[in-house]
Parts: sequence; C-alpha cells; structure tokens
Amino acid sequence: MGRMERRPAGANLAGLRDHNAALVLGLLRASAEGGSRVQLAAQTGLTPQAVSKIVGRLLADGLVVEAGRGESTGGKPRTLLALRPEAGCAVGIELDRRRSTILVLDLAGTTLRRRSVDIGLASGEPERVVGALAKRVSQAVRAAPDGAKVLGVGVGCRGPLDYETGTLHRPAGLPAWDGFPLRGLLEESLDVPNVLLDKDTNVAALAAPAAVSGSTAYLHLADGLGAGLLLNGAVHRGARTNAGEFGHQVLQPDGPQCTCGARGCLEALCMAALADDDPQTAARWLGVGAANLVRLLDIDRILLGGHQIFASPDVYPRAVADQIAEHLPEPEWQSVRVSLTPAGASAVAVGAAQLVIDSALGGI
Amino acid sequence: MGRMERRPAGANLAGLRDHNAALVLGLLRASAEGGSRVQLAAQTGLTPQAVSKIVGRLLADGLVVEAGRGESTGGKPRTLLALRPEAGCAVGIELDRRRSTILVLDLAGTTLRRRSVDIGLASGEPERVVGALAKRVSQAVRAAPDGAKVLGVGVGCRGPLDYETGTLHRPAGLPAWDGFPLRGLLEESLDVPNVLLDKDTNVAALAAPAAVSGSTAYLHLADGLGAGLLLNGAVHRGARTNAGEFGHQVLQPDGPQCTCGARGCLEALCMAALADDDPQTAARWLGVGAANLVRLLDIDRILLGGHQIFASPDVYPRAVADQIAEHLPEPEWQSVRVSLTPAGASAVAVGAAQLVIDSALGGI
DNA sequence: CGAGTTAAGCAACACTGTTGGCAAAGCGCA
DNA sequence: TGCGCTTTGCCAACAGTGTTGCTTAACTCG
Repeated sequence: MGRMERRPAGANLAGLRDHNAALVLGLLRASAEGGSRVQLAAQTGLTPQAVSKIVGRLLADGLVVEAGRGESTGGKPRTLLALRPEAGCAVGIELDRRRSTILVLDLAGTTLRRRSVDIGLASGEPERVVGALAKRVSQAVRAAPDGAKVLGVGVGCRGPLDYETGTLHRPAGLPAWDGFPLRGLLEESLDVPNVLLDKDTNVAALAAPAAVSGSTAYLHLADGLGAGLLLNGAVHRGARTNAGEFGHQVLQPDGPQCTCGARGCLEALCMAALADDDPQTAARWLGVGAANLVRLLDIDRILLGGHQIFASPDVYPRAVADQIAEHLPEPEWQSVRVSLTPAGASAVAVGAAQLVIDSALGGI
Repeated sequence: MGRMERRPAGANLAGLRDHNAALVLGLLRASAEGGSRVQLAAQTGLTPQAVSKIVGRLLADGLVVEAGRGESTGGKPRTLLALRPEAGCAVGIELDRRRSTILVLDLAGTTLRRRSVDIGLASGEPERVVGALAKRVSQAVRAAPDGAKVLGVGVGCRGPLDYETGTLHRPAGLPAWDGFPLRGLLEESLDVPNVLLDKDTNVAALAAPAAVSGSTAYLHLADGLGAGLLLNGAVHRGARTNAGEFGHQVLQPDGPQCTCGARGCLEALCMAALADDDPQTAARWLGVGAANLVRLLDIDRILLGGHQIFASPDVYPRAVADQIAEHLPEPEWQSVRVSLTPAGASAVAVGAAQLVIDSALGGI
C-alpha cells in the first residue's frame, strides 16, 4: 500500500520533468501576480529555453494561461503567465467526532463549497462512516467547475495516526477505528487518485499563504493543545506521524495533573486557566511554550487556531508575541510574526485540501 | 558568496546524474557490506542497466571498487561493490577558545590523523587565527593517502553563527569575530573546494552512523547546553542557523536565574545541579527536557556528548532513557535509543568532517 | 524611422535513463 | 558429464530532457 516511499528514490527523465514542472507551478502559485518565462528562468536557474518548453507543456495541459503582458523593461514586454485556478480542485475534510467539514478548494485556494455535518464518527461503524463520507465527497465534487480535474481528497483528523499507512492509531474512545484502513477504503470508494490522511494540526499549518522561506508553527488550542510544524516549508511528521505533541511539554514538574499522566504539562496549565475562565493566564502559558518552540526550532511565524483561541481572538496573539519577545535574546534579529490562522475555523479542512494540492502539484 | 541557494532549484541532466550517483554512493556508504548492482537497482528504483552505467562512472572515477563476489542466489553470483575509502578525505575542525582539534577523515569515516592545539581564538586577531588554521590544515592534509581527493574542510564552532554566510554572529566575548568572514577567508587561504561552517552541536549530530530512517537529537552538555537536530536525516538549522537552543526552554518559570535572562531554563537547572556536584539531578533535568523534545519532534534516537556527560558516562544515558520512558504514552510504540556519541570527545571535529563528506558525496 | 534591447521560439545537440536482446556464470537434476 | 534454468551484467538502439546557437517578435529610445 505504501504510496509514500521513505526510501531515497532514483530519479529518471520523467521525474526530472515533473520536478521542474512542479517548481514552475509552485512559483506561479506563490506569486499572485504571476510571472514571465524569463523571471521563472532566473528563479529556477534553468535556461529560458527550458522554461519555454516546460511552460508550453503546462499550457497544453491547461494548468497555466497567458495573462496579458507586463511592462517593458526596454525591450519586448514580458508575457505574463498565471495559474488557471479552475483547472483543478481538491476536497478537504475535517473529520471530527462532533462536526465534520467537507469543502472544495480550487488551485488558487478559493473555497468553492463548504458543508458541515455530524458524520457519526463516534457512534457508527467505521465502514458506514466511510460510506457516508464517500457520498458527501461525491456531492461536493459536483460543485467543481466543468473540466476541473479532481486532484484528490485530504482528511485532517485528530491523532494519533499513521500518515504512511493512512490509519488511526488507538484513537481515544474509538476502539473500532484502531488500525482501520481509513485511507485505503476511502480511496477505493471514491475512485480519486490521491487520498491523504494527516493530523489536524499538521494540515492546519498549511492553511495559510506559504512563507517564501523559513519555518512556521501552527498552535491549536481546542479540547487539547497541539502543534503542526512546517520546517523549511515541509510538514515535519516524524517516523510515526507523532511529531507536534506540543501540549505535553512539562513546564512545571510539580504542577497540576495532566490527562497524559505527567504533571505540569503545558496543556494542563492552559486548561486549568481556561477552567478558571482566565484566558489571559492560558495565553501567557501558551506564550511560554511558544517561546520554547521558537528558540528550539528557529521559527519565523506562529499561527494560532482552535476554538479556544477564537473565543478570545485579541488576547492570544498579543500574549504569545509578548512572551516570545521577552524570551528571545535578539528579537530584532529573529522577528517572529504571530497571527491568527487566516482560515479561521475552517483551517483544518482548508489545510487538508491544500495538502492534496501541494502533493499533486509539487509532487514528483 | 552564497554557495547555498535556499531557493528551489531547477534540475537538469547534470543534476540528475549527480543525484543518482550520490544516491548510489550513499547506499554503499550506509551498508558496510557493500552491495551489488541489482541490489542497488532494487533500493533506488532505477533499472539495473541505469545502475550499471552509474557504477561504471563511479568505477572510472575511482570512488568505488569491485570487491569480490557474493553468494549465488540460484544464478550468477553478484559482483560486490564497495566504497574506496582512500579515494577522498575531509578535514574536520572543532574551533574552540581553549583547545581546537583538527583531524582528517577518509570516506569510510576512519580518522587518519588528529591534532589538538590552542589556536588562540580568544586572544588573537581573526586574520591571524585564520592564517594559523590554514597552516595546520595544510599540514594535516599531507597525512592523506596519495591520490586522495581533499573534499573540503568543515568547521564546527559554538554559535550563534550563520551557516549561509559562514560568519559568526555576535559571539560572546569575541567582538572582533562578529560578522568576520571566517568561511570565505579560509576558503581563499586553503584552495580547497568546499569550506563549511556550522554549529558544534549540529555537526556533532553527524558523528554517528547514519540512521536509516527517522530523526536523531544530539544533546551537548558542556559549558552550556545545546542540541543538534537531525530531522529525517537532515540537519535542521532554521533560517538563521539558530535552531537547537535546547538549553533555554523554561522548565520552571520561578526557577533559578539563567545567564540568558530568563528564570528556570533547563540549562540553568542542570548547571545549578552540577555546581552542587549532583550529576544525578542534572541528568534527571536533562531527561525531562529530552522527553519534551522527543514528544515534540518524534525523535528516534538520542546521542549524548560534551565533557559534563563524559564526566559521568554511566549516569546520563540511563537517567535520560528513564525520563523518556516515563513521559512517553506508548514507549513500546516509539522506542527511543539513548546512547553516548560514539565519537566521544572528538564528536564535533568528526562531525565537521562528516558534514563535508555528506555535502560532497550527497550534494547535487 | 532606424538602432538597440529584451522576450520568446526553432533546430540541432549532448546526455540521461529505458528497453530489448544477449553473453557470462553459477545451481540443480538426470 | 550434460543440459535446462536462473540470475547477473553489458551492448545497442531509443525516447525525451535541458542546453546551445541563432532567428524572429515587439517595444524603447534617440
């Protein structure tokens, strides 16, 4: 089943072509303005002629269109190229025990359709839930524009889970789902090329305009506290998709008991403050943890999400930024931007769809 | 000067060739046994014929030799291939204010020569220190076997520094070195193709047999406490080479004052315990921090180094392993190996040389 | 209006890995 | 010993990549 081969892979001409095509698409996706062939050549290091050939293939595939002309810089003006958003779409699913969200994104990241529903994750049998999901996805896909290629389906779900195999791993309170081949069955039911299952926090980190460089951490404060790590632009999952256990760093070895068994976990401290209806204190603790994270991983950007964050949207960004500034030795050298996730409450579903788009457009 | 382009790079045929050659070399380097062409084909996903061509080029370059035959598996026995260790060498330098180490490694990682000397880092002018270093490197290179290509020079140094530009950034107590073009000048003085400057903790993480998969953290407890992170096999540096600030995670917001200004940093707690001549307590604190790290990044292996570790080599690995086992929810699922760095006190210098070898053999 | 400049395309090319066929070198059984 | 079978590795022809050298298109400037 292993779609993802961790092993180092040999590259051939087809891989070379796809790699360069993905590179060009990625650059066009990053800059809303679009770019010309010469610009792409400069950015990729390829010769202009090679870019011309690559762009020619992308034009033939309908992924890219010529969009007018730029200003002249003394000679023939540049022909601007732009991604054609309606050339493809991806489905993103936030799978939650209470309320699941299913949405469709086009290549530009615009939401074409969004529905929320209780899919019966906790009550129903896994097979039935997959069937219901498949039905909802089929409905959603019909919202895609004519000729839009469905690139795949992304599912964001609370962990633990295994990204490689696409299965949940001992999910709390859902014994029937342990090891259940969620991704595999979804793939079979849907007849869609690309089905991916990842942790909610991991995909939520993707639901923001891609930073050109550097690393981003998404902090999710809801029923629990977790993080999604985008290190040098790529999701860091770890060998067991276990990375991002941000909430269980011990910050007070003699602190309050946490559900995980330890004492003084960051999550326990935040939750205790929230139970006291004291988001200020929770935000300060979150900031201490964020500062630890920033120093450990040299993070450039922090995104905040989860319903506890949105309950006090003015409190958290400021408190977190303050703590980071206080703990960094040189805040002017490493300036960390802290903000709410732009996708708001849909961050997980949007990010799940973005994961698919990234994989399809950026993959080998 | 930017040798390292962070920007995504277009790939051409030369890049394809080098990539595949590096892949084959890496596999031969990883398995001491060596391997045959068919094995390499299976591991890389390339066709046997492609591997034959690649190996042919490597044989012509003298990087690889045919080393006997394997057992037959029912047909013609496999021709074993092995890396030729004496085909190349790399110089590794641990640059320290008290005692610097300069050594030469062959491709197999065997130390051919090692010298330690006070290079006068704190007292001398930077230019003079670079001159002295260049002289020592030239002497060391003469120890290389005839025909061995000198792949480059790696320098491991205490941070903060900038890997991209190869300069130190406001090193404590060494104002003359701030922004001094250490790498650039060394490169000019030495006439060696590849000079790299990296943090001591980062390179030390490389001074161990490469893990086939997963992530490694090297924890360095000496005058300070830092970490080197090998995430999915690659050093994670962050945009400012600032990652690895492991010692300044706050573990006790009302704890002892740290030199960094904060209170209750892990480093301050460890140092306080060591000042009380209590390595057991220091080791337990280190373990708490390590457990946080393992949960956050899904680490597979922990390596310990630094002279405080070697002062009590029996205490630390056990205490760290115990803390990790205690804090992990499923120790049997994520089993973390904890050990002393096999390179011992030479870990930084060995790792610096390994960084060069990795770059030369594995780079584009 | 012509010279200069920049953008993009055409044709020939060098080089990659791939495919199909074949020789070499062992094993196993009659 | 002889023969068939399997596995390994190489030779030759091939498809397809980016590269090079040159040409055409389109605009600015004097």
